[in-house]
Amino acid sequence: MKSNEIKEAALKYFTIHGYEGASLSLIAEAVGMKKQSIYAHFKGKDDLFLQVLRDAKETELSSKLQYFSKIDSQNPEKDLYGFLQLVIDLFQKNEQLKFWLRVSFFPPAHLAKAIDKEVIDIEEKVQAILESKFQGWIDAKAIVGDVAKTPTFAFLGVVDSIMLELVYGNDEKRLKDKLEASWTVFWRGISHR
Amino acid sequence: MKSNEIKEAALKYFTIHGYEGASLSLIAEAVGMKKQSIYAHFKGKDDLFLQVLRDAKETELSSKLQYFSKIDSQNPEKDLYGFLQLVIDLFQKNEQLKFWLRVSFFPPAHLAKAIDKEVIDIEEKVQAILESKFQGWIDAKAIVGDVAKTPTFAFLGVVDSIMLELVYGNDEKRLKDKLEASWTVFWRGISHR
DNA sequence: CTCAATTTAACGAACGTTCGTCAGTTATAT
DNA sequence: ATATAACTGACGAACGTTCGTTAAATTGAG
Repeated sequence: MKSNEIKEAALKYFTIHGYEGASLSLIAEAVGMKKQSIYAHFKGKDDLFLQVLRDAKETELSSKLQYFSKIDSQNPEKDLYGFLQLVIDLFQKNEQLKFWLRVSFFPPAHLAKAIDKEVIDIEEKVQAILESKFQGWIDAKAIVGDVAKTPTFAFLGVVDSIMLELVYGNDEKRLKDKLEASWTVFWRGISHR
Repeated sequence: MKSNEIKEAALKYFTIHGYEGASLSLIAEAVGMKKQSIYAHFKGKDDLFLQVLRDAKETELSSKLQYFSKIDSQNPEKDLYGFLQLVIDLFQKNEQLKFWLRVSFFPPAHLAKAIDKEVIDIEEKVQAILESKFQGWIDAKAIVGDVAKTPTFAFLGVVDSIMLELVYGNDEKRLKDKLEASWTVFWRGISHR
């Protein structure tokens, strides 16, 4: 399907140059066609962008949900660190998470409303499932007793900081150092002893 | 000075719409002139952008350096939490930090090299001073013994996550919750007990 | 199985607009 | 009178989009 090739190229340009900086002519060129031909597959630039957005959302959401459904272990240390690894993997395996990060924080103004809806949707779901996991670990006394929201938000903060480091990109060593540091302090902050 | 008015308006548009999405005509209109008149003050769009960038860099750097020079206390809990408050204040008081965050992580491609240089410069300085502070606290046994890099990177992660929450913006309550959660866990993670 | 009818996907050409930039001119103020 | 800062006008280039056309692929009835 040619539509997927277009979306793939569009994802790349939107990620690197943003909505306004990405031109249909360059996207078309990347898949070997003229910009007018894009209109045989999409109603316009907005339509293309929103379809790319929804694909990226679905990929991210399903990846995370799948991870949480797979683990039912009583080992928060392994599960949480594994989640951080998952985020890193997702980020490096495809462009979609980077695209998602960019547009969720710096959306094109005229689509901000529509984007925000998707962002809030995915955010609430991940937060809810994470919070219930933490509640379970608290009840099992696997981590320190507290409101479940506290470790949840703190962990989401660690995820965010790792993603920022991934966006920043170039330095593999620095990423590893930051991950290790954030994880060490975070885990010490929620575990017993 | 009219140049400052132009830079002020440009900062706004660059922050909201990015480099490519910001137009000189709208910037000029915001200060009550035609876009061609901007060329009496700046050599072009790139020049305007880079001057805004350097202003933002200087504001951020001097604010942070000033904070660190003011505190010589032996109380890391107060000093570090105060730094987070400083970041929040900076973010809400002027647009420059938001602009800085946007362009440092999603720079216009043709200026990426120049931007990166400034970003790395500021980053190294803040990291260096922070690391020496942590080293002092470790030596004074005010926080748990470790390589100074670990709490430094972890703290920088907290700062990043708070800044992301600020960018995301709308929800004041959520910001407070996230700050409290990240700080609680972080402090527990580096303090004795 | 055939062949005409329809749909699909690409095209070139052009639309109106906006972009950043440059040149020349006028107004303001020292 | 000189310099600074605003203006008008215009430039080529690029933008997203629409149009009409063509060639290939798909469909459906005899």
